Amino acid sequence: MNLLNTVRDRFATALSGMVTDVAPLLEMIRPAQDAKFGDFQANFAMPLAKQLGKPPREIAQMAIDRLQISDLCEPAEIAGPGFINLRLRDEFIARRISQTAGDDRLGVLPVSAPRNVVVDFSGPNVAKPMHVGHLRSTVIGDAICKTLRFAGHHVTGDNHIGDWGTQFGMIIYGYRHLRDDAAFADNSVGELARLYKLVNTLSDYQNTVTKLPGLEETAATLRTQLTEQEVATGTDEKAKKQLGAVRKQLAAAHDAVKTAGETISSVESNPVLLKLSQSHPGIARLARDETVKLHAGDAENNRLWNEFLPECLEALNRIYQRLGIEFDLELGESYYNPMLADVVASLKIKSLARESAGATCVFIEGNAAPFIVQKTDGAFTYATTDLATIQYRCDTLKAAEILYVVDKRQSEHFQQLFATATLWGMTNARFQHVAFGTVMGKDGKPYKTRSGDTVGLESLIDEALSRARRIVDENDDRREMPMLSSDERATVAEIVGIGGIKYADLHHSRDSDYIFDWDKMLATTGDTATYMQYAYARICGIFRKLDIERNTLTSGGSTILLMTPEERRLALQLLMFETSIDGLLQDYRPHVLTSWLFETADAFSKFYDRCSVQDAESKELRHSRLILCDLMARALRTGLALLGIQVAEVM
RNA sequence: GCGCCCGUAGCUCAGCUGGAUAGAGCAACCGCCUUCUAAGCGGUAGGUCAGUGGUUCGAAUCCACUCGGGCGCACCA
Repeated sequence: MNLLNTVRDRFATALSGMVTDVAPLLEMIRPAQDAKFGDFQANFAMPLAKQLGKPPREIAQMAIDRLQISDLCEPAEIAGPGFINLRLRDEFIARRISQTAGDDRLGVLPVSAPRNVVVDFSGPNVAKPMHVGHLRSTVIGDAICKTLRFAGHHVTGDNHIGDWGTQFGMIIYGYRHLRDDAAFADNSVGELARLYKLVNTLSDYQNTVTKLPGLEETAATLRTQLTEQEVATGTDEKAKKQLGAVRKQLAAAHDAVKTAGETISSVESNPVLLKLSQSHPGIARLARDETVKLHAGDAENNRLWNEFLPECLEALNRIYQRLGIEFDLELGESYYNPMLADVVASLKIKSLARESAGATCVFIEGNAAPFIVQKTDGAFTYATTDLATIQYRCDTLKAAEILYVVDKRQSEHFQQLFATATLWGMTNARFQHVAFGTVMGKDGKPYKTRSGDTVGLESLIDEALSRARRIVDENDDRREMPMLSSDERATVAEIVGIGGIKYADLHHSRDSDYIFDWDKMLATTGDTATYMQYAYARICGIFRKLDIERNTLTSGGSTILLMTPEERRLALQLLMFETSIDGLLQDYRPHVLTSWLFETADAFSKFYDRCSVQDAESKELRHSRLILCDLMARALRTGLALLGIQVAEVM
């Protein structure tokens, strides 16, 4: 059972006669922030002082008097203004950890009320190669799925693949008019990706050419305005502020012109691209027409779609396989196509959607922009698809909770989506946008290659593996007697490389942007996946060296002796596993678990350094330490597995 | 113009919805391998929590404003 909750429960009983609402007070009981304050601290006495009209230390004493916790803790102490400090009794830790040692689930009880949770994550686009943005969604979503499942919930991990949008029109158009037959025969998916990129580049170019005069005009207008205002402005603060705002706008406008210029020159400096653009005027429109035909059921376009899709999916699956990711469901956007017309009709009947400027929109209070469910040209949008998807997940999958592991820049979309869905009648499920920040390069800008392209996942994984291999090689070669064969080195490199990528991502709090840095994620020191994996391998080394059969360790009972501070700390850390899992699930923050893993591995490394197993002072102590090691190994393996990270016996 | 987010050690980040002298990792400096894997362990140094004002027993955390940065804002998903 969650150790923190165990302590809280005792306080709940003690406080129930003192105040009416104990819940917020229990929140103020936490693991001690400093070991010298004990193991847990309760901070509720101070805020209660005013409410009860008594000094906080007196209130703390009252609570302690009513508290029955002597089986768990040493006598509570009051410190400072009224903190209550608790120190667990060593016998209690020893007893708890002994019980945990014999438990497959490491003491974690399955939740009493399992929920049906649908986790929408990864969501790549079949036309475009996956990039680092998808990586975040994939890695975070997978960790959330695994942890929810371990906790006992019914989880459906759903990959909502983009297989039906505008990009497919681009592919079809490209295939018809621009394909390279030899390349297509050789590597169809690669050729389709090239065609998508090509059509996208050309339509981008053409749009930009059209837009440029407008952008230049805006910049010119702002420049004139600025000049006039600069002359007119004296020392008036308000006017100065306004001037600053105009300056900012002008800078933005200049940027826009500059970016547009770059887009244009990138095509115009390339004779081949320029010629293609000239021979395919209005390519964006033409591609969109292909999309419309596809959606309208055009036989030829649907044939092409059916031909291309399986291969695209296979290419995606290859990446998922390398990352060790699996889904329970992979219903792409196309799956919901037949339902879209009904969605819009239903929204209209309920007077939620109405016509505006030719499009069908839902207007959500507080949002200036409408939620467009059908465009002027009759096509549906991803808003429509998302609504149909919610309906499916609620009605067919009986979801009680739907999580969207999606870039935080889409938060407005989800706000509108959830509001619309609720108004529409989907009130049985709880929706949550599990948002994450942008992956940045070392320069603080979105992570790109030197030439400005997004970094493909496939090459990213290759890079991780080759870097990891170099590290594994160096490390093993440094030994007097290398421990690994070439095959084993390859396996370890894979485990370390993939683990490094995932851990680096997960250990940042998800909603902040994070800087992608090879050297940090695969560093041989510090808070990395490797640190935990190394701790695991060292434990395995102990069992190998001492020739211990691990699965018989606890058969004769498992008495744990806590003789040193290191053993005590390690045992207590291990008992906090469930608390960290609950912490992760409270707001779907995997970094809560990475912190626990690091602290636990840290506790182990210190234990390893100071508490010899083979040279333990007694047979009993040696056995106790062996059990602790085994438990530690299982905790690491299990905890890392919840994050999708593997371990190796030797590394 | 409207809306959202961010500013914490040289760098990368935590800080658990207001609690005790603000924490990690990296980098820097000094130590530790005849002992279970040194991918490790011990130690030192490093901070006006962007700024100002407010709320109160108590603020990195809540409120207001200022400065600086990012990101969204009809018919791409």
